[in-house]
Amino acid sequence: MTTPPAASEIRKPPAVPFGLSVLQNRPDFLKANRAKRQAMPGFVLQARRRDPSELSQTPVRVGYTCSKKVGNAVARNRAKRRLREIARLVLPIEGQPGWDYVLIGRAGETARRPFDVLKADLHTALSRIHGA
RNA sequence: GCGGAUGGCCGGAUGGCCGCGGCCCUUCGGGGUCGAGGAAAGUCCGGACUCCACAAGGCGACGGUGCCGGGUAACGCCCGGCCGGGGCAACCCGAGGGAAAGCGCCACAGAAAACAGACCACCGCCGGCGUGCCGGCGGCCAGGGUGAAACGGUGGGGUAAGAGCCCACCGCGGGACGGGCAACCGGACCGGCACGGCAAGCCCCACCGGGAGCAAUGCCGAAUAGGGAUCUCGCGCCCCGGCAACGGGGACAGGGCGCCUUGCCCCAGAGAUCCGGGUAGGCAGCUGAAGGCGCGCGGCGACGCGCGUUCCAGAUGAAUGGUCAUCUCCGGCAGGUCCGCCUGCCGACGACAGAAUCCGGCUUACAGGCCGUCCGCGCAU
RNA sequence: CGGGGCGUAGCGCAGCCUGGUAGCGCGUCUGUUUUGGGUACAGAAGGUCGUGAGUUCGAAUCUCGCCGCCCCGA
Repeated sequence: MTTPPAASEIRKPPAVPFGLSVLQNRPDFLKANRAKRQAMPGFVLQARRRDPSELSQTPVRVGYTCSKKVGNAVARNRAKRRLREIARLVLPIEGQPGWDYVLIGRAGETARRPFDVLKADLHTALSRIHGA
C-alpha cells in the first residue's frame, strides 16, 4: 500500500467512514450483479458505476452477500464481518466516487484467509476493476 | 487400582489498539453504560398476546393423548410410585387402557393357525389268510421332523393300553378377605383347565382441542398512477333522443404509426382546490419476564410459600467484531527426568453453534474439562 | 411464521394404503445374426429401499426422531 505522507490523517479510518454507506435494496444488488466482477481467493468483488440520475447519500456504496453456500449462520456472519472490516479499511481510500461495490463471501476462504492477505486481495481487485 | 452407572456445572482468560448496535448525558469535540446460548438450532408440543368467528347445551365427524397419584398457567413435559423387559449390580428401557362388542390378518412350513375336530400313526378285541398284513368295531391318550406361536408341566394312582380320569405340587382362571388415595400387591378357598397373538390394522372406551398468526394487530403516510366532489374555462359540423343540461353515432380540422402515398388508430376535455382508499417507508407492538439471584420455611421429589435484591440484548442487508501480546488448551518434534512430569521450538487458532414477539418443555449437535453420588471386581488393613 | 411433498439398480419410476416374493423401461455386460458397426433376438449382472430407533415372529411398507432436496401461503 502506498500511503502518501500528506494523507497521514486517514491512517486511522474514522468511526463513520466518509462517503461510505451500505446497500440495502435488492435492485441495487441485482444491478451490481450484471456489472463488472473480479474473483479473488477470499471473495468476489462486483463493481458498478452508478447512473448520475440515481440518488445516493454517499459517493461510495458497498454491499455484502453471503449465501447459504458459505455455511451456517455463524460462518455467514463471520465472513460478513471480515468483509466489512476490509471494506472499512480500504474503500474510503481506494474506492472511486460514484461507484457501488458488492463483496461476496466464499465458503471457507473468506473466514480462513489471513487478514492482511484478505485486505491485499481487495486492493488488488480494486486496481484490476478500475483498469490499473 | 480397574471397569461401569448416574446427577450437576463450565465450555477459553486477561490486557492494548481500531471498530459496531441500543440507551443516557453533551460545552457537539466527545463521554458513560449495557450488549448472544445451553442449546439462541430443529420448529415437535403447550401457553401468553393480537385479530377474526361464535347464544347455551347435547350428538356426530376429524385430529391428538392413553398404567396410577401428584406438580404446573398449560402440556404429549416433570416428579414419585406400580407393572413388564434387560443387567451379577448400581441402573436403564417401555405409545403401558380394552382382544370372554365386532370386523380383519397370521406368509412359508406343518396333520392342524383359532376351535375344536378331521388325518397319519398308535392300542385293544373279533374275523380272514399268502404270519405280518388286510377288513370291521371300540379307544382317542402319548407321538407326528414344522413353526414366532399349537389342545398345561412334573410325579404318583388308575387302566387292556391310556388320558385332569383321580390326587399332590407348580402354572392358569375366578376370588371371600386384608393392605394401599390409586395403579397394584398378598391371598383362604373354589374351578380340572376353559380364554393364542396383532389395536404404532379398522375399531371400542375415557379425556382434550374454534381458526389464524408479530409479515398478528393499531397509527402516521410520500412520489407516480387511478377514484370521488366542487369551481372555472372549453364543448365548432351532420344524424338520432331530449323542454333543457346533456347522452349516443359519424365525418372534418388536429394528432399518432409510417421515409412518402395508400391505409389504420385517437378525436374531447383541460386546470385548480378538497376528500377518501392505499403502496414504498416510518412509529407502536418490543421487551417488566408464569424472569433471574440470595436467604428462610414446607414437601421423599417435581414444586410451592414468604422476604430481600432492581439486575439481564433489542438489531431489521440485521450490532455483540478485527487484530496483536501473554497465559491456558490441542497436535507434532527434540531434550531432560526423581517416570508423577518438566523445558524449548513449530503448527492449528479453539466443540456445537448467532437472539429476531415472549415464556415453559421436548428433540437433536457438542472438542475438552471440573465436582458429586452409587455399583461390580481385585489388592491391603 | 405456517403448510405440503419426495428420497428404492448408473438414470427415470412402480411396489407402501391392505406388512412375508423388491419389479418395469432406458442404460451396462456376454453371446447369436453382420465383413464390421448399428438394428434385432437370447441370456446375465447390478439395489445398506436416505439414516437411527421402536411395534411385530417378520418392516421398503406401520410409528417416532434425525439428514437432504423440492414446492406453496402470509
